[in-house]
Formats: sequence, structure tokens, C-alpha cells
Amino acid sequence: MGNSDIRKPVQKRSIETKEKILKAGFELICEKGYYNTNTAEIAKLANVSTGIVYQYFKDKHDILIESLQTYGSSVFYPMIKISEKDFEKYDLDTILRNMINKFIKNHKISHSAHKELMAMVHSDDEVAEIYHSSEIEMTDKLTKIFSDNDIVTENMKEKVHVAVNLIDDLCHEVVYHKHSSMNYDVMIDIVVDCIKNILK
Amino acid sequence: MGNSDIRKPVQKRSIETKEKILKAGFELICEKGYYNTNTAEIAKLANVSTGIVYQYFKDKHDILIESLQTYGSSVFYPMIKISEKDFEKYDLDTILRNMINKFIKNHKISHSAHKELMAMVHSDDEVAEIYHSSEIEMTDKLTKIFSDNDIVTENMKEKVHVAVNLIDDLCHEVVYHKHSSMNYDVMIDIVVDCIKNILK
Amino acid sequence: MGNSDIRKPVQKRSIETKEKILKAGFELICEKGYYNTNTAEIAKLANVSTGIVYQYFKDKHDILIESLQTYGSSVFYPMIKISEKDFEKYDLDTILRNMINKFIKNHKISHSAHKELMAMVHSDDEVAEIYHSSEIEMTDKLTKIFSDNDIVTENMKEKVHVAVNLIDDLCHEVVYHKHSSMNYDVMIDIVVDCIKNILK
Amino acid sequence: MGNSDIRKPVQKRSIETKEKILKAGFELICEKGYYNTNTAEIAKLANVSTGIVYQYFKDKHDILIESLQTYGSSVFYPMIKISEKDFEKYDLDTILRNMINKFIKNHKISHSAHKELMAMVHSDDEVAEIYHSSEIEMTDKLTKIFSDNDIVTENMKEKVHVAVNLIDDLCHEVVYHKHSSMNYDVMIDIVVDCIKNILK
DNA sequence: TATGAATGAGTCTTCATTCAT
DNA sequence: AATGAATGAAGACTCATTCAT
Repeated sequence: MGNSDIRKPVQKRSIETKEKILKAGFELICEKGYYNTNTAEIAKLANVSTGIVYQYFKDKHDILIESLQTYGSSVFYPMIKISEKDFEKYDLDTILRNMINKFIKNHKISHSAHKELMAMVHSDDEVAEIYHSSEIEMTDKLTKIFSDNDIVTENMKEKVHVAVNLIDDLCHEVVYHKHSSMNYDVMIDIVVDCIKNILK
Repeated sequence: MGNSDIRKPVQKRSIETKEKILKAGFELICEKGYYNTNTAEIAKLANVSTGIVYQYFKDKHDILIESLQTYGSSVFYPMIKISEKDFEKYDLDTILRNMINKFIKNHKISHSAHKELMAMVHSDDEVAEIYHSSEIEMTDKLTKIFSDNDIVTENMKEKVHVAVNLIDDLCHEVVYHKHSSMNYDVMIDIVVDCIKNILK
Repeated sequence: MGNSDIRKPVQKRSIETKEKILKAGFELICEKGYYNTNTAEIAKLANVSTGIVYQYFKDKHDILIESLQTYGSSVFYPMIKISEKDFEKYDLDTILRNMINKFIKNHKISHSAHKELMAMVHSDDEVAEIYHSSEIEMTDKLTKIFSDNDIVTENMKEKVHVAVNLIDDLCHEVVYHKHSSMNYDVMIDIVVDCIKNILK
Repeated sequence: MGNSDIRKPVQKRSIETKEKILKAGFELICEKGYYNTNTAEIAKLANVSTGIVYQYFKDKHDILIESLQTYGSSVFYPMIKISEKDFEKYDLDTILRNMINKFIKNHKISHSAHKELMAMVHSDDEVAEIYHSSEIEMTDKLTKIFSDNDIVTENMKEKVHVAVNLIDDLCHEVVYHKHSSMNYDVMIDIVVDCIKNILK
């Protein structure tokens, strides 16, 4: 009864309108969460009418999904966007510590966005799928960085994935200060050693 | 003007009613998520009227929090409830593989519950706090298990925490089949080696 | 987060809708009282949906306040709307008796409205403020009427205010038949004499 | 279906229970208003169970009415309780000024009670009736005081009633500071003169 | 008599979505 | 293509009243 009425914008103006909505939606959802953002607010921030939203998107959920497809990876795995050059030809220890620092820095920037989107990852299958794609992309990227630095072993995919998890968890620990009794410097050393060991 | 009018049940009948609500709330939230569960449903499943809910709980959110305090840890860290005896005096490799298998088995049981609650962990600070307490508890428990098996090194807290993260991530990977291209047996080996290395 | 999202209607259609709600709200509140009127009824009488009410008004109380600002004075002090010409160049006695008769007539028309609104005056500070503004306006108006009829003395503001109270009380007495044992004709004479004396 | 199940307490304990409820109800209604007081609060303040309330009173409204019958006049017309001796054999001017001062003092004490009850007077017919009885009682009392001081004229009932109104309005004006631009000392003089004139 | 647990209809308010213009 | 007014179902929460004990 209208599913196919969703407009696929081709004209420049249309495309811009859709993008404005997408950007506004993403911004608000990241800031306040999906359930605490309503379509009126999205339309308002996008500077469009409430009605028009439903010409570009099937429903509110559709905004979430499309905005994640467009902007999600930069929050989920900010490293994805980072050029390999950042890690050029250092020793592994330095590469890892650089990486961890970048991760932490990036997470700090998009603190609430990350939180809100991770919430959706856990409760929404479509969101989860997008997240997991980013994860794969990230793993591939890192594998390439390692191999560019002559770090190559068997089962790289699995190893790198474990490494990514380690870094990710470490980073959350540091950013969210989850456990006050933890010594983060010690933890960083542990994680770096651990990854070096895995990739040996 | 009523804030403190929340009833602290003492009579047997009262206690049972509160527990019925708590159980029903937890069940539904785990199944369908917090935002997709309404108070009427909770009351209905608990076989009580909607009104009584608000004599035992400040609001809907309060049901979430209290139910997590009561039942949460069994979902967040099902291992918490497990006795140390399960791991008595094996070698570390065996202990770890036992642990991983138990983790995976437990997670499989409460698949959707875990998903929904992890969503809340990321979007709700109070839930996050409860989760992090469970995490600490889990870490302490494991530390004890290791030390009972004569595995003691410096910075145990941090090390065990990293180990817990590794196991947890691995377990999610396996249970949710997040990435079809991963070889899980390989991954388990990597994780076990990794932890053995950390604790050496 | 929405407080300021209350629509200030500019389009004709909008203005009409808001006015319909205002009118319906005022009507029902006057008839049945604020606490015995619910928003659904207001919407129904206004021939709009319940939702739209909250785009024009912050909450139910806001309807009360705005409707009073719009229609209130005609109930509180129906005389406010009356032109000075009604009392032109009679002697004071005639002016006062005309006034009292008009007052009584007007009160009889909006019997229940007056009752319900006076109730709110006593229990709601914002309503009280609106009422007191009307009172002042009324006093000023009367002062002007008196001075137009060459009735000027010291402390006119206070004197007129006392006179207004006298007329108002008299009028309530007559309209509400509060005390069956009172002889109203006698009372009118007393009040008229009294005011004449004050203004002498 | 139960109307006649309301208990008319005869035993001492019963009477006390009923009185406790009445007192608590009156207190809360005076403080917060009828609509903002609920039966649970009344029961709590009275130190009885919620259920028992309905054995002594038909419904919540009944508490209001009975409590007014018991305690109302002291709020409506605090002067009622005042002995004639307070005004013994002064000249009329002094008597009136004493009276006004007492009125004002009493009103200041039960400020919110008066406001809340006057609200009910205007919206509830039964309350209005009780109020008007107090008014009559007050008028009679004053008439007696005047005649004891040899002040007797025709139509005393009506005259005294007008005088009471004048004092009452003056008192409200002073206590509630309704109109900042009014000079209250002047107003008191006007009212006193006015009443003296009426009773001449 | 008394308790206080339980009821459930009723109320305000929100918001995704539709529709007239 | 666009607007923004309008819809109405749904949800959280309250409270006078009843009832099992």
C-alpha cells in the first residue's frame, strides 16, 4: 500500500533533501538515542517539513538504517577511514600503541554516538548486520596494514579479529572508565604484548 | 508527595506480588526489549492489575533496574553463579576450554535476553552500572579460580579482565555467528593461547 | 526538548483550530469545572483530534489560562466590556442602580461559568492574577465613568475599589440567593446609599 | 448497594478514628486543595488503613463535607468563635478597627486553607451551603455585638451583612496583596467610615 | 473492626504517520 | 515536490474504591 512510493531521488535538489534528513537523523539518534528522537525533531533539524520525510523514507526505522549505512562506520570503527600511511614502517609495538591511542581519541570524540549506536546493535538485527560489516572491513584493513609491515602469519583473519576485539575492549575500558580499580597503563601493556604474541 | 510511598513489601503476599511483577517484567524485557514492552503487558503476565505495579515500583524504568539487580547477572555473566569446583585442578588449557564451552552454552540459552540487555547497557547508565558490577564480580571469581589452580602473577586484576574480554568476545562471535567467514575452532585456539600467555 | 515547540499559529486554518480549542475548553470548564473536564472532551467539542491540542497548548492547564486571557474578563467582570455611554449624565443614584442591574443581569447569564472560574481564582495563582487584572481594569473603568459624571474626590482608586466590592458582593447575593432571609431591595438601597456616601 | 453501610460510630474508639480521619482530611485539603489530596494520604496522616475510611465515609467528597461541618467555620469566619467580650463597650470606630485587625490576623494564619476552601465554595454546592450558614451565623453574631453596644437601626440583618462583606473584602485585599497600587490605610478608613454611616 | 493489597477505569500526553492544500 | 496541520492509537501513571484476610 505504498511501499514502492518511496522516492529514489535523482535530481540534485532531491538528493540534497534526502541527505539533510539522513544527517539530521543520524546526529540526533547519536546524541539522544533512537527512541528518544522523534521524526518531528529530525525534520526540524533538517529544515524540511515532517511530511516530506515519508517521501524519502519508509518509516523512522528506515532513517536509522540508511543513516547508519552512510555514516555508521565512522562511529563504529573510526579507524576504517584512517589511511595506512599513519602506521608506515614502524615496529609492531609502536604501530599498536599508535593504533590504541587513535582509537581512544576517536572514541572520546563520539562518546555518546558510540553508546547509542551500540545499543541499537544489540537490539536491532539490521543495525547489527551493518555493524558487523564494518567490523569485517576493519579487520581487512588491519590485516593489510600488518602485511604492509611484513607481519604475516597463518589464520590472519581470525588473529586480527581477536586483536581488534582486544583493542576495542581496551578502548571502551579507558573511555568509559568502567572500573575505577583498573590500572589502564598496565592494561595497555598487557594488550600490546598479547597482540604481539598472537601475530608472532 | 508520594515518591517514598513505594511499598517495601513485608507480608508474604506482597513479596510474592512484587516478585511476580519483577519476573514478568524481566521476562518480557528480555524477550522483546524495554521499549517494546509496556506496563500493561507486564501486569498481565504477572497476573496482577496495572495499578499495583506502581505500588511496588516507582516507574517502568524501576522495574528494569530492580529486575536486573535480581536476575541480571545470570544473563550478563552466567558464569558468576558457577562454582569453582567446576574447574578444579585441571591444567590451564583444560580449564580455559571448559570455561569457553560453558560460556557459549549459557549464552545460547539466553540469546535474546542477552541481546536486549546489552542494548540497555549501552543506552542506560544505571543498567551499565549493574553490568559493570557483574563484570567485576566475574573478574574476581576467575581470579580466584586461577589462584586456586596456582596461577598467580603480577597485575592479576588487569590480566584476568583482559582474559574475560577475550572469552566474552569469542563467545559472542560463536553464539551470534556474526561473521560467516571466521573459523571458530581456530579462533578458540588463538584465544586460549593468548590467555595462557598472559597468565604465564 | 519541545517546550518551545508549541505552535504559534499564523495560517488562517491554524488560528481557527486554536480558537476552536480555546472556545471549547472555556465552555466546558465553565460548565463543569476544570477538574471535571478532560482533554478528550475538549478536543471532541472543538471537533479536532486529541493530538492537535498539544501542538497549540503546553498542557491542559495552558488551555485554562489562555482561554481565560481571551474570554475570562467577560465572565469575571462583564461590565468591563460595557461602554461609558450606558451611564451618561444621569445622577449618581441612577447610575448606580443601572450598574447594579446590569451586573446582576450579566451574572445571571453566566451563572455556572462564574462559579467555576471563581473556584479557580481561589486555587490557582495564575488564574488569580488574571482575575485581579480584570478587577483593576474594572476599577479604572468605573473611575472614568464617575469622573465623566463629575464625581471626583480624593483617593478615588481606593473608593472605587470598595464600591466595586460592594456591588460585586451584592450581585452575588442576589444571583446566588445565598441567604433566603435577606431582603434584596433593602440591600440594594443600603449599598447605593453607601456608595453615594463614599463618593461624596 | 451499601449507602447505609456507613457506620455511625458510637463507641469511643470509633468516634476517635472518625475524628482522626476528619482532621487529617481537613488539614490536607486546606493545605493542598481537594483535588490534590488523595484518600491514601488522608488515611496515612490519620494513621489508619485506607480501607477503614470507607466505613466511616461514603466517599472522598463526604470527608470534605463532614470536615467542613466540623472545622469549616473556623476558617470561613474565624470571628465566629470570638467572644463578645472582645468588643465590650468601646465606641463604634474602635470596635470596627479591632474587628478588622482580628480578621486580618486570623486570615493570615489560615491563608492557604482559606484559599482552598473558597475554591470549593465556588465549585461545590454542598460546600457553598455550609459556607453560607457560617455567613449567617457571623452576621447574627455581629448584630448581637452591635446591639450590645447600643447600635440598633432598621434592617439590621441586611446592614450587618453589607458590613461583613466590606470587612471581608478589605481583609482579603490586605492579606492577599491583590493590588499593589492600593493604599491599605486609606482603604481601612474608607471602610470604617462606610460602616459607621450604614449603622447610623 | 481493621488492614492494606488489589483493582481497573480514567487521564494526560506523545508521536509515527497521513492528508489536504 | 513540499508543507505542516491533523490524526488517533497507544502508553505511563493515578487514585477512588473494594475485598480477602
